[in-house]
Amino acid sequence: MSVASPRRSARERLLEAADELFYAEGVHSVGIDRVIERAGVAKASLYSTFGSKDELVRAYLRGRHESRRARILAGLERFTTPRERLLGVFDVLAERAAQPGFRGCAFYNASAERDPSGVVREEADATRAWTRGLFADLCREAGVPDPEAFADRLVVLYDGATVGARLDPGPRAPLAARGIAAVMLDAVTAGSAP
Amino acid sequence: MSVASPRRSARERLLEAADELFYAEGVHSVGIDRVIERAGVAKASLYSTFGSKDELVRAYLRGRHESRRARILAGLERFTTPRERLLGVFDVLAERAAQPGFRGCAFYNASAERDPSGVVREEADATRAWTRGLFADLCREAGVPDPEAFADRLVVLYDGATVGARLDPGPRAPLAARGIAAVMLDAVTAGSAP
DNA sequence: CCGACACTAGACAGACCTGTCTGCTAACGT
DNA sequence: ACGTTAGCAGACAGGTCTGTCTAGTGTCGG
Repeated sequence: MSVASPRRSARERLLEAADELFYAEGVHSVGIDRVIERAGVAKASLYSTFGSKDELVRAYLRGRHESRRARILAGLERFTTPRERLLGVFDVLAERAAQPGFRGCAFYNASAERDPSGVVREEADATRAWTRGLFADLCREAGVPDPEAFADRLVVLYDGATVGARLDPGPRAPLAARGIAAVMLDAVTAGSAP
Repeated sequence: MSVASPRRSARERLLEAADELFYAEGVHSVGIDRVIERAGVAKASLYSTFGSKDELVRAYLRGRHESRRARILAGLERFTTPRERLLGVFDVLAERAAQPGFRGCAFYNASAERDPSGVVREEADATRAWTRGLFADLCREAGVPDPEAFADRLVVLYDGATVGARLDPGPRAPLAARGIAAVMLDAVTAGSAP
């Protein structure tokens, strides 16, 4: 009946505002005041919901991890062979890097500046462990010998692709990484299944 | 005659202090006051020498570029064959990543946060162009076909190695990158000089 | 009707930020 | 002897930061 349709909770609006601002301008550069202004929320609500800016940052990073996870898993569904699925991780990254507003890895960006509480470090470790595990699983599916070691190399490629797309915008670095991964994959599976 | 030996200039001490603090804690997190305190310099001297914090940041990044350049070129002198020299860039990075206090790429770290003046972007672009040019030269020496394209791939590996060593400390990522580069190099030079 | 709850608006404290300004000291070249 | 240059010490202005606190509003279950 009132003008506004049933408004989302303060928590949701805060998370959305934090996601946009923190990713675009950096966790450190964006103050609480700008987050609550964009969210249309009172400062007291932020502190009663999250307790501190650190915990808001943690929630922001967890949301980034979750949406990244969902995007990658959904993006891989279109591929069928194990080889395509493995290389598809780089295809998904290339698509994302081609979109406007891409600013690289939220976790690395956040951990580039001081992190006294260790919140950023914790969340960055968690998301990196997930990425590495994903690559290791895909390696196993693809029949790569020593999948853990190969996953380490793929993580290097993935990191390089992300940084490259951040500093030289566009999908070139992810596509270069995809090409390297393909050569590596051929080299390592050539003898095992000719 | 006085207690102090002929002291280095305010500029030198400021640059040294800025280098240590900015690299360890981030350009944004470290305030002017801490820089001048560590340098033992008056605030007015900083502003008469550099004009603004932005220009101090620029000088810091240029110093980083110069010392990195010198370190790499000196480190490559021990290698003789073109192949070893190309892969040696990753050896030098691995050595550096193994040292305590390594915190990744000063340029990427600085550009992760807001950069309204564009100073960081300018210096980051310059140093990345140098790196890419170095790789291209080494590719030409090694007789790699299409050295520019191969240099692009090596930059991806180099970026990935740097990020990996930052977030998972130690020389593992640079050594993995070296391994990948070796495989790529073999794949691309196999047909040209068997 | 009433009490619990979620929320808003905004003042405030105390710290820290960049940048400017005033005054002072000392070495050095001419 | 004197002006220039380099530098030191520190107050100050005006802004932003996180986090706390007071006070009021509206809604909903019982």
